[in-house]
Amino acid sequence: MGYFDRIWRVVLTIPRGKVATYGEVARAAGHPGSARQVAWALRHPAAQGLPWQRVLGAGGRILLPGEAGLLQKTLLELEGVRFIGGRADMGRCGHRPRGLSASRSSNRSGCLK
DNA sequence: CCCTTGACTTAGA
DNA sequence: GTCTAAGCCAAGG
Repeated sequence: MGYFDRIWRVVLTIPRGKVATYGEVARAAGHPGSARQVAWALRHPAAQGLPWQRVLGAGGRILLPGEAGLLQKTLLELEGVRFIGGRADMGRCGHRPRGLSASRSSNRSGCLK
């Protein structure tokens, strides 16, 4: 299994309507502190087909520049991710890979109220 | 082997 | 809220 394979694996576990940060994905993939490599992996040609749009920067910020960033936000909104002041609502839509139990009360896939 | 490049993160000012 | 600096690490030149 390659280095990026783990990252891609984790990204695929992010359910529709939820998002995760680069750091979270890196940690869940077994590469703590390698958030940048997550971005690298997503940018990689072989990453075609996975839900890249569900990976955001810390705090739910979109880091992908230009039109792509706009597209990302649009795709997420269509999935039901709520945005507040340019940031994804991590409180509701933040996916936490690797177990971790927090606020499971309303664990629906979408974040639409 | 050294240097640069990122869709990063955290801590401070 | 913003901005800067340092730490981070694989890939590519």
